[in-house]
Amino acid sequence: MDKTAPECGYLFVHRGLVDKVNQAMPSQGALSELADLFKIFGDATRIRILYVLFQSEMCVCDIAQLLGMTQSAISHQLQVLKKSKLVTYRREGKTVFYSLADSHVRAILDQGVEHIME
Amino acid sequence: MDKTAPECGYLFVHRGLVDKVNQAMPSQGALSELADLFKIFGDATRIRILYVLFQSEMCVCDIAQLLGMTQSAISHQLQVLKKSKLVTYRREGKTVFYSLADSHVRAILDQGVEHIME
DNA sequence: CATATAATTGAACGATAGCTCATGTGAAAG
DNA sequence: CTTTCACATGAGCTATCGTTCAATTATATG
Repeated sequence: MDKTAPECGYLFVHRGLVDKVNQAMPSQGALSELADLFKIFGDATRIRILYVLFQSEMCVCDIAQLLGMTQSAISHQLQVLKKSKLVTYRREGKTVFYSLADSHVRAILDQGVEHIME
Repeated sequence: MDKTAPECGYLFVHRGLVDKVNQAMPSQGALSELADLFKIFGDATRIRILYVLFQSEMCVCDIAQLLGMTQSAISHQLQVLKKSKLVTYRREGKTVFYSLADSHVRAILDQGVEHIME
């Protein structure tokens, strides 16, 4: 992290800029959390799961069926989504129903869609 | 993609739901683009670069110095950001200045920050 | 108890990502 | 033309990711 970087001679001209950057920059921990959050959205399967849950809570088996994937694959991804607090679950007998846990999910995805649409 | 998924017997009860899901679901291509976009934000180094560029356009060397990383590492990431149209560049002699190319970048990151703050 | 069903979990495997290091490129100066 | 500086690029290495497969847990039922 502290590799000796070269000096091209531009930065030192604007001393105030360095302070401004450091002030605006999120903390190490926040940056890590931010990256981890966006990593969650960086997979088409997880995005599809979220779009399914936009419509209704649903059990693992039904999500798998809807997306044409194995229960195992979906379950693994649901654990990822659960660990990052984006979904919750509720047990009913043998069945486990998953649903969205965070209202920001929609907003984040919508921003992404807006960008894609150009 | 078309693995035989089991039937737990919930989904068939709500035939209309399947249609609603399929209607709301982005196309294959859009999903792929969406995932690729969020993948860009799924790395702390790239997020830091973007936060730097929020303050000002900047040359590769200065970004490297500010973030305490090698020119090569930064250049590689800038190519990623450039390929996804999130940054642009302008050449001035030997120096190349990078700057933000898309106003959505801020909005997307802000949504992420909002989620992190809980 | 044994069996069946829904879901979870862990190991393994191929694919991808980010960094380093060495090399190549493009522009300015001698 | 040669050198120098800022940057780009490609190969290689390690780490991480997403899926599959097999085994396990949890709940319900006979």
